[in-house]
Amino acid sequence: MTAEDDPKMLKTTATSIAVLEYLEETHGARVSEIAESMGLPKSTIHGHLTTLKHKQFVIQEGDFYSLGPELLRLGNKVRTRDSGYVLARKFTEQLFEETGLRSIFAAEMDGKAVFLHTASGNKMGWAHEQLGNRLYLHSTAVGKAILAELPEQRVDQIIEKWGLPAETESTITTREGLSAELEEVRNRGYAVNRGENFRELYAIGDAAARRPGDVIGGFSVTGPAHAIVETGKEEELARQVTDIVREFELELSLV
Amino acid sequence: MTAEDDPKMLKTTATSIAVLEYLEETHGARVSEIAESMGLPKSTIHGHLTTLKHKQFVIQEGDFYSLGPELLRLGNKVRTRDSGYVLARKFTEQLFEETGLRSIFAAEMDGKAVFLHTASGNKMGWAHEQLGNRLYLHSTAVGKAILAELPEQRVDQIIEKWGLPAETESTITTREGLSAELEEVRNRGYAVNRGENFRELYAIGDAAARRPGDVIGGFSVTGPAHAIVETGKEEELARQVTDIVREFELELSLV
DNA sequence: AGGTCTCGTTCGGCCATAGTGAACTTTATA
DNA sequence: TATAAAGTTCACTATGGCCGAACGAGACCT
Repeated sequence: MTAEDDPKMLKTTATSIAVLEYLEETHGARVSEIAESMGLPKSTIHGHLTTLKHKQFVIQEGDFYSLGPELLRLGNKVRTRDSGYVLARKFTEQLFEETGLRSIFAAEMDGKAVFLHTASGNKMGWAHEQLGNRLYLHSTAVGKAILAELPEQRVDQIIEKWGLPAETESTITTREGLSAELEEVRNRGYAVNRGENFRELYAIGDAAARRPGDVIGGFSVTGPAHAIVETGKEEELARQVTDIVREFELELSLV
Repeated sequence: MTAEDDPKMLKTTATSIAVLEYLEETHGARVSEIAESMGLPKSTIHGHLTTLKHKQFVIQEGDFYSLGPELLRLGNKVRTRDSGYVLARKFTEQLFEETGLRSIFAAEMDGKAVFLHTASGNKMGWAHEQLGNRLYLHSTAVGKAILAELPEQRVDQIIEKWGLPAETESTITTREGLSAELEEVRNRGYAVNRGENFRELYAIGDAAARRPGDVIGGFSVTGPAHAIVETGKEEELARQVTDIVREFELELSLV
């Protein structure tokens, strides 16, 4: 989408990936369409698709191409790398069953929160669609919970890398504001996101560590503002979230 | 692994993918190790990693590289492409809860069965690890169930592409044998795998269609031989599987 | 501290090869 | 059957990926 002309990038690989990303956006496409959209000759695109098809990164049905199963296989390894990630699945579902709110488990990767598990009532759609998406740490409940357990130095690195961009008018955008918030999270024992990411969407999150200081990710529940801040609701939800984290950490220590 | 020197393949992209596949096998690695294993200079590998890192196909922690979240995001789109795939998740879990046996939902892609959902009692591991894996259609319960609903012509194409390799001594390896088996599947209403894929592993599967003739995938339950063939057990399990498929198809028609 | 080893990263030249446009084939449409 | 539109193949050329060597950063040892 945005023009990428960083130095030191392998153009061929970058183009192949751009093709994959195009197929993702469009839910599959044909050669000519891709070629036109990307401003490249059909023959070039054809070459990329042939290569990607060989590796099952794309599959071909007639003359229609879409993302292939090898991407699913590799992508899934990301969720399997840490045994804790795998274990987190059932706790995410349990959290949803108890609260009735959209529940997620996210891990910190490269300074962002990556959704590894989601559970929600919606039969269709969005829960699955978020997997692999990256959100900022400073504007989400899980993110702030994770940051609160990271050494200051690490927090600085992350801020230097990603900044503190405002996503709504409630987003924390200053280092001092964030420090104060993280201190509050530590005192309170859990993190709250009050529409800092999406307007009117509130969330409660807590981080989980393999052993003290070794954070592997965090859980959170998300809902419309009124569902979270209703009298007494926040404390009850917070207890449910932190209880799940405790149970998770206990079982994790036994693995 | 096996030497790939097909023509018409973009070497750069192929190498980048080989790096990804190496990182998958080793659960992450460092530059020198990859370079040595692949017989390429460090600088070359470095270039590939830099590019892949940029696109978040890999992430870097210190000087350790592993698969990145963008792979998870793209891979997940494979499970989201068809609304039926998404819907299948909860039925897969329901099937497991009812039978207590490992349950899967697989879709046919490019002549193979791709695991899109799995549910099993094991807290750890394997259920997740199979996602995205491809199995032959002729040696699995879901696969045979799917083949049984495909036009003969299509079956021929698939056999021509992948053959009928023997995976155990029970695998069906002839076109005539397969035709007879598929006919039996159609009469019986479900497919059975009697150690044709892994010795001593039996499975019962049934295919699901969006509308008659338009197969989108299939469900199956798998277990050790004795758990499936025990007196009367096969019929009971088969009923549970086919009931799930009916419910799934009903709900699918409403989407 | 100083020295050595290892590993990651940068750099410039060379030539393999990705990109290109045109020609060719196939499939769909009228 | 003719026409068009799409996919695929092909050979040429200049680009840019590959390589080896040099550089820099840590870790370890004495």
